[in-house]
Amino acid sequence: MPKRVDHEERRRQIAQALVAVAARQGLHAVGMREVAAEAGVSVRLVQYYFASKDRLFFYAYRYLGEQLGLRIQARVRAAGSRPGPREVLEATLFEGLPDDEASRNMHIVYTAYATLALTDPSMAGHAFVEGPDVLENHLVGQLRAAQDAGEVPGDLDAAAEVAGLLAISAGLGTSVLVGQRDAAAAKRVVTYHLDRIFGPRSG
Amino acid sequence: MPKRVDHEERRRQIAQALVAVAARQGLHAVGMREVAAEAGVSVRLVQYYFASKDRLFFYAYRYLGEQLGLRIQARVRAAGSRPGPREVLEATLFEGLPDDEASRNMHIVYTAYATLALTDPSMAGHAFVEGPDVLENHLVGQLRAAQDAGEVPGDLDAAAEVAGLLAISAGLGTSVLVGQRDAAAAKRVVTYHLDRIFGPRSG
DNA sequence: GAGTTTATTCCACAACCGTATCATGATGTC
DNA sequence: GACATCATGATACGGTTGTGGAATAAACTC
Repeated sequence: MPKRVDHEERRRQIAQALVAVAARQGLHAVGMREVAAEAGVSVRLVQYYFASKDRLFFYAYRYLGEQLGLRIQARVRAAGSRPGPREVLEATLFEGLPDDEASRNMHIVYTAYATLALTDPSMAGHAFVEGPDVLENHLVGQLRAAQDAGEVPGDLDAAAEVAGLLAISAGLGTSVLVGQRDAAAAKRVVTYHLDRIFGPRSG
Repeated sequence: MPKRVDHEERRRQIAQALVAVAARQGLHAVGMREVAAEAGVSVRLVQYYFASKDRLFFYAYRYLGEQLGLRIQARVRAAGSRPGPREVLEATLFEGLPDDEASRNMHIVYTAYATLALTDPSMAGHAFVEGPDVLENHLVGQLRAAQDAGEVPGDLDAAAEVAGLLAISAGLGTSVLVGQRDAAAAKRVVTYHLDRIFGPRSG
């Protein structure tokens, strides 16, 4: 057997290069050559691990979604060993507000993918529906649990509140991306709305 | 003097063709040839009225923003001869939720422009900051007026509430675009949050 | 009606893109 | 150490793109 390489590892490396290039020049302006250069490999090699550009783009999309999910999980874990509903919600919502260059880059590219899915049939469909749906249902469960525990008024519409919060995070996230406000201001708005539901923090 | 044509009118016609093509295939896949074909003119003519593709794109972006502004105004006027703060807010927020094909197409393209502005330096900057900023400030003024009139609790943070509402509209709007929910469901969520501030409708 | 200016078209060019072909280096087995 | 196989590289090709040049049609003035 000749030289063996971990294909999955190589694919991740190339996908990461794609994200870097896309964050810099926009997803629409990403070409095989730029990705190859960024990854430090030849164009042919990118083609070797991804049969076509479409495949490469789709793989990078899944890779990016996975990374964002991991970042949310890391944030939840950082909130303590036994995070309550508010901590889970806050971790999720804050992750939508890019506050450093790494998260900013990821969100720029993720947003570009979402936009692409609006018109490109090969990317459309379940891609941007299933993921957000399970996340939203999960958070609704968290909020209902908080209601059952008496931490949150029972007359709130948990589904409407969670839908609103997630939309706030997404909407404020893009407003941060375009430079309308900074991440700190966006966090204050999200905290205000969490306080509105859970009552003021630690108070 | 030879044949005279209203240049501005022609530009609008071509910009509209661009929007139609972009809504169908995505802004990234819009070429001069497709725009020309959609507008029923030759490629060279598009170049005649817009010196370059960049200029064409920028013009179409401003045209689209203007059209969206007009749609909001039309909604506000449709709310009655003397619309109160809630009516103004509702008209603005509902406009972010595409419910027919025309508004869906406009929002698809507008979203694509916002994404483009994240990476393209020729489009970035004030473009997506000034417009939303003046809108937001205007709505904060509306909400503060409602507070002064006693229609809304004075202890609410008007700025945070408006920022949240606008983000909700934008976030839910994209969730409608990707097909996560339909416009009716999104409207219910927005109405829930307006009721939370203003109290139940007509009650 | 000749002439000038505007509006419009056809066509070609240079650059770029994704992809395919062919060749080469590397590394394990027998 | 020969061979098979995987990994990688250099390069060429067909197609598409934005753009510019040259020419034609139309309409108004004098």
